[in-house]
Amino acid sequence: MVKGRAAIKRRLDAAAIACSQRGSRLTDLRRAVLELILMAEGPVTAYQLLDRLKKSRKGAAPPTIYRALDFLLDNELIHKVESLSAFIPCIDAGNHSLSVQFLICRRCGTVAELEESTVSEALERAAARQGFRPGSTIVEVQGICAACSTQAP
Amino acid sequence: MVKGRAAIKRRLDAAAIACSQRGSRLTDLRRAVLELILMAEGPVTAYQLLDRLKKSRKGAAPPTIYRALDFLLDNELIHKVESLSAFIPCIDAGNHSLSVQFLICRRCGTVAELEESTVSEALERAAARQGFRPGSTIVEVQGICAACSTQAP
DNA sequence: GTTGGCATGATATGTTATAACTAATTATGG
DNA sequence: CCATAATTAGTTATAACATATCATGCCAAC
Repeated sequence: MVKGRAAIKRRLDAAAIACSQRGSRLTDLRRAVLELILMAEGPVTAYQLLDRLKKSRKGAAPPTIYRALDFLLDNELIHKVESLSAFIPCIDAGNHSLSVQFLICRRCGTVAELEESTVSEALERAAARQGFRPGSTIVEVQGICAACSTQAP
Repeated sequence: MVKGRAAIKRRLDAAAIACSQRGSRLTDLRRAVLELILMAEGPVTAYQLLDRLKKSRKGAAPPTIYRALDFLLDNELIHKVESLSAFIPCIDAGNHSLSVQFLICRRCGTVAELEESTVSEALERAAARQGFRPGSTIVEVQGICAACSTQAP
């Protein structure tokens, strides 16, 4: 979630530039979906995005959304949180963060994105010890965030 | 996947004892589902289990399977591999392995279960640094296993 | 201006998971 | 033993998530 129309516009413009540098195009549709993800108050599911997109695109259907999401994932503009089947913006798109960790609050639903080399390196060593050549990894921790810990039960 | 009828029977009997010690019951249905998971050649999905279960239980429906799976998960007899939406036996049921890691081979589909304290501890420290109180965690690595690495492309 | 590649539209269907209600079975207290 | 509560399982329906397939449009390069 990103606050402020101006901040969102900056992110969208930066994304368009990053895409063109990679030889891909941030089309109107893809830009609209990314905007919805940036505006969301936390992780959003594909069908939530579909409902919201329909307000501006009458013919939108599941493939409309899933194709845009695939593009945004490939271009490292968003992340998928597997355990929620939901999507969030990359904290720092452009910095290709190959190995990230998510802290998912059960109480308030917010997802914090970490990039801890201690974790990813421990995991790489463990995999190497098994002769396993790692590709992508999923690291998601469910729990209670700091803000919610200090609140009334 | 567990080889041999005798080994499977031993695992099932051990599971029944472990359950009764916890005050839960490994009923016929739950035992049948666990047996299917032990017999499977790798991770199996809920609906694959449903198809197989139907051969002995004509009325089986999705809730039949999902309730049994929930029970087996609660009693730490199986694991869910989130990124496959599939289920595998616990390597060592009884040893409550709170924090495990899975190495998932893209080629052959096998899933290796690790219990690396270096990984789980790095993750706990990272979470603690954010004031985050962790509950359950998912750590899944997709890649190519040792056996597949040494094979022809 | 035609060709070829990418993007989108449109329809249908596949896959995973749960809700809600009923019936059967099993434990438990008197 | 019997009544009753609690747990387990059966049944139907549907929610939620994701992809296949084929048609159409758009634009750029030749």
